Amino acid sequence: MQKETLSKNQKIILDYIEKVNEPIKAYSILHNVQKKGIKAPPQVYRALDKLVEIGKIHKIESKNAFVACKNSNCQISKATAFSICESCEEVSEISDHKLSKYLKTFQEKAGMKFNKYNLEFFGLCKKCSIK
Amino acid sequence: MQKETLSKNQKIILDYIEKVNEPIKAYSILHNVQKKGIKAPPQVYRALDKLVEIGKIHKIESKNAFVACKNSNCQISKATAFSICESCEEVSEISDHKLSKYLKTFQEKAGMKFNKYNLEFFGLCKKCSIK
DNA sequence: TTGTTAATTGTTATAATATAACATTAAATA
DNA sequence: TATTTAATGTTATATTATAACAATTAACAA
Ligand SMILES: [Zn+2]
Ligand SMILES: [Zn+2]
Ligand SMILES: [Zn+2]
Ligand SMILES: [Zn+2]
Repeated sequence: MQKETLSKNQKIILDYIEKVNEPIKAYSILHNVQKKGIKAPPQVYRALDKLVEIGKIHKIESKNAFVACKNSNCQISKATAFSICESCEEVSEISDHKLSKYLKTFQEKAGMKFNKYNLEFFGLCKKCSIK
Repeated sequence: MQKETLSKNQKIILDYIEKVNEPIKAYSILHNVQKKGIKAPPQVYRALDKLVEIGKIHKIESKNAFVACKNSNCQISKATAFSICESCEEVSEISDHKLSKYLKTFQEKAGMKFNKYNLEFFGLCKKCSIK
């Protein structure tokens, strides 16, 4: 799905999420797009739902925050993995073909009809490990 | 950590979560333990925090729900994986040594000082796949 | 083009989830 | 026992998310 096919509010909100370039919360988005005419939570949540559905953004479940997808080659809104630094709060999306293949086949072997997964790693990023 | 070392509220709430034997939400817990004298959200959330910390329960992040740990041999509140059926809502904890080893070493190779992870698979369970 | 349907938007209110703050009590331990 | 740490009780409030419904716009077939 291309950016051009997005609706007005979806575009405004995706633009903002891509601009901030780090996980951001729904109400923070709301505050920051009010100047663009988006006034109420449902308008934000609807756009977020759609953007998650089409894989333009992901939800970091442990943080109730949303981040733009960095994997241009990842059609997979359905297989997400993140590293989350518990010190500086940096979040980065993991794009590792082997990992996603491993997890998909793991789940299929386990007898479930696989649809998607979300994996969140917590620890200290490289920078924070040194300190 | 043994059950005997838990405080009164922690015991009440763990007992209840173990009894229901499926993911349950904080306010649902609250309603169900009021007869035991637990009256307000902070009492529930404090106990939940502690029980998560010591690995007696886990939080299913995508559902904001809590479930008792089934892995008696898993000390690892730090490495959790779940299968979640999108049809019947059944949640089961995955206890697979290979998987946890794979994920831990994966993250260490990636340069992060690993602390924990949470993995949630979504799809259709065996029962629901047949229908 | 026009009627029909589906998608999106705007709006108000409210539900559901979680924490702040502070006083009190109980338990651990030096 | 004195001290300090953990747990509790309580009220209020913050944060996250959805319900419900009216109005508007876009998509598309007749
Ligand atoms: Zn992505
Ligand atoms: Zn860091
Ligand atoms: Zn467990
Ligand atoms: Zn099922």
